[in-house]
Amino acid sequence: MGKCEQCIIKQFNALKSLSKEELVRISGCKTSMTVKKGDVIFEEGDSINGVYCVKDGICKLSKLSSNGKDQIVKIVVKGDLLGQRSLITGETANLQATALNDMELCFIPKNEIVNDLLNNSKFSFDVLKEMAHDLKKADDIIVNMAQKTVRQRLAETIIYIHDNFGTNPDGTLSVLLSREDFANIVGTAVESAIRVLSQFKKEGLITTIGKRIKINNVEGLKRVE
Amino acid sequence: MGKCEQCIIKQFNALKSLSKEELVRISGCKTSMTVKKGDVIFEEGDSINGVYCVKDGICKLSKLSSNGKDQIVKIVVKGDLLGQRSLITGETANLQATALNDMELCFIPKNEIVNDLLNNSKFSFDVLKEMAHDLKKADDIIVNMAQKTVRQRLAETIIYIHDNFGTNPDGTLSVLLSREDFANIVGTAVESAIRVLSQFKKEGLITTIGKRIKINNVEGLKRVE
DNA sequence: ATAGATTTATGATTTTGGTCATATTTCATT
DNA sequence: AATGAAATATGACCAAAATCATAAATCTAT
Repeated sequence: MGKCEQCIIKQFNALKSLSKEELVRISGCKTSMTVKKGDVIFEEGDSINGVYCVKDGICKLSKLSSNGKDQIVKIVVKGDLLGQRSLITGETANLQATALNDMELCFIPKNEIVNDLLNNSKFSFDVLKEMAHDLKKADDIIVNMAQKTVRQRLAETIIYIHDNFGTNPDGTLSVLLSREDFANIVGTAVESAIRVLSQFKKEGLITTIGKRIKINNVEGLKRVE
Repeated sequence: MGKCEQCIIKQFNALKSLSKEELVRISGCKTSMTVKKGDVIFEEGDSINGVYCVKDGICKLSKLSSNGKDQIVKIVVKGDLLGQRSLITGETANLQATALNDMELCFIPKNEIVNDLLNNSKFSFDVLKEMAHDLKKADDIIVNMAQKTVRQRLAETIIYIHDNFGTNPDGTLSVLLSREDFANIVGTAVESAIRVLSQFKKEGLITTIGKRIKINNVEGLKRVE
């Protein structure tokens, strides 16, 4: 099992603000785990009792709506933490976390980290910053959901994934999402998402290679009305 | 000018975690101000350089969308803080704050409070909790925006305002919003919001007295499909 | 009190997107 | 390689909501 203080992943999240001693202590009580594509890491209502540090892989955070659809709220990737919000409020999970591909996670129990939050103000300020950033993003998504068309939201989603998670050597988006996932990010029906993607293809904005998507014309996508 | 350490308002927000000494210091550098209904307290892109503590009145936090509509993201009332998010990330405001009625505010400069965030971990943990709560609410709004109808969202908005901000003696919602404000919370056209309200009236779920709204049948509103 | 402006209200029409049906393609498993 | 299941794709139709037009009510300022 790897050591937190040597783990490169810690650089990408608030754990970087912990001292070497704190990291050594956490290292001693963390548990590493792997989850397979499609596995649910936690679901709404679960008491998580800790945070997960994503060492590898990608997962989606979603919430089941009363109409039976699963709205995706955030994509979490290597380097991110998972479950901080519940840790802080002490509430059960508000969202479900589902692996989008095979993942490697470290689980840090609540007790270990809550003390650091209360005693290491640099750490808690850093968590605060991440939370503030998430809140800004969430506000922006609300505005988009409320005011933009499915076409615009889908175009923006493709660009977002491209810009934040990168591409494979062939130029396709490195995060492979099903059409249903796209629909659940955008908040639309699967058929509508597919239809809009077909439209984008016809307009030369994207190419699809199987279910993979490649952007041909970023500027065009940004201009989608 | 009132003293922070004696201000009843501090009980309702994270300022309650500050020591008497910290509050006395802040008291010495805060500025009280009043803003009139309709006044913009800050707009998107402004450097706020501090936080506002709402002593009286109500304001909306909104963001202008590219389609020209102003999406309301949150209603802020007496006791809440305003501008914490920007304070923490050091970014300019992501949202515009507009007074919905005459307000009394205290402005606390950034310098004063950032030190407390870094040194008083109880305070920063408390701010963290509020932010985590806001984030949960924002996630829930995303799901509602994406998956529910205008009818459902408007019904929920009326219930939300009723439950959180209370009613006048005559039973009408104490927060008086224009039909346009309702439309901008729900994320719909003004005409659609008005139409749905008329529908609710016909169904006996609400009564309107001028622009004021009174709930007649909470259970019915909750059951709106 | 009155004119003008703003807000609320309602109807007609169009657009967007959802639902249902049905192919077609892709993928996993034997 | 063959088969069945799941995902992708497309058409037809329907429902929800946007837009445009216009009227009625309410508010504001002289």
